[in-house]
Amino acid sequence: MQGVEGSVPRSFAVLELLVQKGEPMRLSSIGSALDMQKSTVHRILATLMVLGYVEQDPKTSCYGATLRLWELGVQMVQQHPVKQAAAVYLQRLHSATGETVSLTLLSGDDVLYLDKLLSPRPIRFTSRVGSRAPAPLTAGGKAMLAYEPDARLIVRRALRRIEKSRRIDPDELERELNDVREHGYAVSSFSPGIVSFGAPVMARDGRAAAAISVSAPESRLTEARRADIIEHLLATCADLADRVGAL
Amino acid sequence: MQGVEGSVPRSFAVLELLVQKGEPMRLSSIGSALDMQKSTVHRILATLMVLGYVEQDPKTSCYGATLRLWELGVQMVQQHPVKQAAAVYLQRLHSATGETVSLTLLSGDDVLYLDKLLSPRPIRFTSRVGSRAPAPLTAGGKAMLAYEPDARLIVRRALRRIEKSRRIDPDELERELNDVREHGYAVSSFSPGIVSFGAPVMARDGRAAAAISVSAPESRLTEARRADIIEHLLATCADLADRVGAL
DNA sequence: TACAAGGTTCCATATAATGGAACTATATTC
DNA sequence: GAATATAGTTCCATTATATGGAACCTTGTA
Repeated sequence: MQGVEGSVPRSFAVLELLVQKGEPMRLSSIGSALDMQKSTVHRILATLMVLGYVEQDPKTSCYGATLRLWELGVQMVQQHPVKQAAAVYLQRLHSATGETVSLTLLSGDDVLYLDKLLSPRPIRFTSRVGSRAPAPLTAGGKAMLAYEPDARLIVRRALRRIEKSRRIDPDELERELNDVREHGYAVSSFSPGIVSFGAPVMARDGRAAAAISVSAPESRLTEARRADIIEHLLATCADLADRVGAL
Repeated sequence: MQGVEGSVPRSFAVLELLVQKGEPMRLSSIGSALDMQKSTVHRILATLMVLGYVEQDPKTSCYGATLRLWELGVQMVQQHPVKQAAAVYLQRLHSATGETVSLTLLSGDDVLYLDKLLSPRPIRFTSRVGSRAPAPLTAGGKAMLAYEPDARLIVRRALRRIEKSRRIDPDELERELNDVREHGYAVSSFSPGIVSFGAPVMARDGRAAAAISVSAPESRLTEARRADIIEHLLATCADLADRVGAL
């Protein structure tokens, strides 16, 4: 054990490990994975069991996370003001375009998918609700970065984490952020063959409270449809911004 | 401070309080709500901030839970074997009946809503995914209780928590559980005007791994439609049980 | 039966958590 | 604008809790 002190960080480390694994683990595996003493792990697990976050399979004596975290998380997200406010607007945009619509937040250097309405003609689309993607790679992320004071820093950090294969030119990105500020939307092709348009939901303080994006297969995109989608997207973001500003 | 010892239970108490509140709280409110010293609350919040579960609004200096819990929870539930296996069957049942379909688990004395497909003609329906309801009040709950060894105990505890207005006769319930074992499904009217049919997804050990229920407004239910729904429901549960048993 | 591997319990020690007080920042009132 | 009140933060000696090593069970295997 080096660096980690305190039972609270250790307890969360155990819990997060169990969630990540997705299946019950042996006490000893947890210990070796986190470099913790058997007795320490045992006591932490006992505490987490009392609190209802962990349970032990009586047969195998393996420990697994319960759905308690999920229950709390669902409560959390249902109360989220932006998500609540956005629901009806997302629905409308979804009907109007017939394409996949996403609501994202900026979280650290990432975009966090808060909500998503899948296209009725579903496309294999990687990002799921609750997952993350590096902000500079997504249309919604670029839309929000354009209004972040320290976008440069975020971009630098994010790009460092991205494999070189997806290399992005910082200067090119800078130009894109200017385009967002000028035209109000960003474009991206996160998955091959899929094009996304993203626009910010502006908050009072001049930053983006969230972003909405519409994703469609390139094959379905005529020039007219592009314009149509962008028009609907910008209108939706403007409406939602009014609504959010009034909160 | 009486009864609660250890920083881990205290930290979770703070986090759960923040989730429950749903909005950022003052440090002092947290302290008084949980009967904890200001300095203790402060240190716990500092730890939770480092871990990313809490953030502080720099303007108001209020503390609020982040979406970190939600991210973990979503990971948790997406990996859930029963939920994964059930998805396609729920979809089919939903298409076949055109009504609201729910997947529930037994959790303590409650039913936990794991998944739900809303009727296209949506009804105001109280229970949401991630929420709980006393098992003896729901069709799915009764379906599962019928195969629980200590159903009696669960029923007694659950009924104690229910307001008298919804009084349930334990003997009547006992008869219903017998009906479930005989006919394979339970009926309930949790919300007024709504009838639900629930059936267990049987596991290898003779207990129910989950339950599926179909809910419809009474007005839409002819005798023929009832029979049709129940038939589809039982077939779905049998199919899913095969699938789950094979895991 | 003996062995191995993992899980649980115990206990002296070290260390981290505690709560009170002092200090700072931010509103509110006079 | 000074004074007061309210809330947040920092500090520190004391105490209690967390720690890790070893001993002790339990279960499955050779």
